[in-house]
Amino acid sequence: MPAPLLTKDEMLARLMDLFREKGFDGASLSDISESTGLGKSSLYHHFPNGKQEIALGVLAYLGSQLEQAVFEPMRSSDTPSRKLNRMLDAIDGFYEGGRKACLLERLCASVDASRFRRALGRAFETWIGAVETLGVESGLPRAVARHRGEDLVVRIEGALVVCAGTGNTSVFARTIRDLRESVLMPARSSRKAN
Amino acid sequence: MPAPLLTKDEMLARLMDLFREKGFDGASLSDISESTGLGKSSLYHHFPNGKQEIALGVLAYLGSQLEQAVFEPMRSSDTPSRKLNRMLDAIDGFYEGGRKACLLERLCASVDASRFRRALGRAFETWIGAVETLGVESGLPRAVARHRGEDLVVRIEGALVVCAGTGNTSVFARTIRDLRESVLMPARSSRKAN
DNA sequence: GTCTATAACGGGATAGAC
DNA sequence: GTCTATCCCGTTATAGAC
Repeated sequence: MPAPLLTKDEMLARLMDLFREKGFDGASLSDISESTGLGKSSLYHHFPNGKQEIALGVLAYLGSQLEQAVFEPMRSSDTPSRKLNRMLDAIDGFYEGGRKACLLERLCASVDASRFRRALGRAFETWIGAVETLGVESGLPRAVARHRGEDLVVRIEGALVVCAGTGNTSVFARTIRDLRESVLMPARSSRKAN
Repeated sequence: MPAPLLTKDEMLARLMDLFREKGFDGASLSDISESTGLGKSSLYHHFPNGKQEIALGVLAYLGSQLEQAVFEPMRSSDTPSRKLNRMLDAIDGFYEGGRKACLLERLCASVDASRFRRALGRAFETWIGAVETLGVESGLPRAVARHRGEDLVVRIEGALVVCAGTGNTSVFARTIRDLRESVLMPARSSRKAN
């Protein structure tokens, strides 16, 4: 077995870039072939179920990357506030300040996202759950922490959409800045918990 | 000129539904033909530049619909707070509580959104601007009002993405509820204006 | 204005040699 | 495991009759 030109992880990294840039439907097998340097038949050797399996592989790769770059650091003994800032730094870097799209969002928007629904649901849930845990650690009631997690993901995804639509990345930058202050802010005591 | 089966507006309304459901790439000319009841050649009679022109037509139609359903009411003499609530009611209805997608977002995610960039930028700007005006009316500094407008759009778009990805519309409902309270909230006096 | 028919192309996927 | 060659299908778009 001679050393392949690209390791599996290198392949998946390139494919993730491709899908983030062009989306699932927009990335043709020819694009995939070109970006990996593999012929179409070789692709079907690695991914017998074709394009869909490739996307699922990329999604799993994203999961493993996030695990080590984002979720694992969340389990350190650092303060919640510092960990939140580290997560937001990682997010800012991953999306390059709003210039690169979210793989999850691109797959949500594919022709039939139903094929990815299960994996997408799990990915969003993991992300939201990580923030929720952080909130609970910092003393928020679980229900409030949960909402803060949903809100963080909502605002990141929304900022990416707006930046893509307007070409103005300042919205993303400001959203990140706001989140640094608002996510772990103490819950309001008055009114219904929120 | 006998009465056509569908008026232009009825056609565009159906096409908007189609694009919102399937996206630009996912909606084939066959889909378009079926949803309008027109043969492909007839479509090219109405839209000589094909699918792209159809999408631009739908985008313009969306603009006119929003103008009368959302932006025009914003110019009434009602209180800003009531007008905000009316806008959010309209948004909630338009997206059916998070179950239907945003046309703008679907077009942003199309294979090359560059063809729609100009129209999309204008659409987002109009929406943000309407909220900004509302904020100024209610006494917020313009810069803050601007940010509130961006934030409203960001959170709506993000909530739609998360709902589509998780199948859980409660996130959308809660986002709407939060926005009712937060968009026109007085600016914090301490720190840099925000 | 709308139709039927078809062109021209690119898509995903496969066969089989090496 | 990778390649070349090919298949089949759906796509956008057009031609020309009515």
